[in-house]
Amino acid sequence: MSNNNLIKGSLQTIILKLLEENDKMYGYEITQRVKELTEGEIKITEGALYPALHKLEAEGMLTTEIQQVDNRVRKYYSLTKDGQKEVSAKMSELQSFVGNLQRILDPEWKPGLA
Amino acid sequence: MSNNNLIKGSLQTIILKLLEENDKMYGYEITQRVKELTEGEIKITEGALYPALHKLEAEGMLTTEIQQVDNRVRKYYSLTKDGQKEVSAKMSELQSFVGNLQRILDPEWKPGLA
DNA sequence: TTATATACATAAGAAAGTTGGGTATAAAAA
DNA sequence: TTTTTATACCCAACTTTCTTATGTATATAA
Repeated sequence: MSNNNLIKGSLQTIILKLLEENDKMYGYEITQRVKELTEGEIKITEGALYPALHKLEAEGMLTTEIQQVDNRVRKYYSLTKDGQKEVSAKMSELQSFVGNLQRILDPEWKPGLA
Repeated sequence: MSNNNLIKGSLQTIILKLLEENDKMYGYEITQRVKELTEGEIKITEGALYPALHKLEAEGMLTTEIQQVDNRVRKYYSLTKDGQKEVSAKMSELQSFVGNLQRILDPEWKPGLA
């Protein structure tokens, strides 16, 4: 990520969630998707992404499949069954954390009221 | 923080924001306030808190003042002028980060719609 | 008398990033 | 034609920030 010392810990969730929505993605594609969705505000660095992908694969959350496209190698990742379960877990963890953050930082804040 | 490896870097923002609202707080008080506000869901560990306070002080964001209360020492922290500026900076950083997270994780999400 | 609460602090280690490097192909710009 | 940019993968050194464990000290509750 760039310009953000925040995020540590949410990268895994981002990867898993994108793969839940897209079924199959390769590393470079993930960086571009995130850049797109955030209008360039979050840039996932390769030094963060690839180790995270390898770790998730080692933990059995992802499987890989290599494809040749235009003489270039692409490594596609998809969710395993464990990975599918993990998406929900990580998502609710993150959502409850963000909710708690709001309660700390914005005393006016109530869930569901913008 | 406990049970939450999420969003490293938000502890500083939490400290600064609480001090903006309360003018003057001591370490233990901060841990209790956060526990209160999140109904026990976020527990700031002392191993995280005290180094963070010392760092913010070293950076000139906070000043300290020691008080004796019931034979116990309390170290009160307050914002410096630089600290006051930093609160706004950190808050908008964090808010924009959370917004970007929503854009990635919840494609339906629009700002201001719950 | 022992555990819990209050109140500070440090230190070893883990986790997860950044930064900077490397390899390789293809297309666009200088 | 050479260099830069884009695509596509990877690793290693380092830094930051947290967890876990420990230590000191007083006061209160079990």
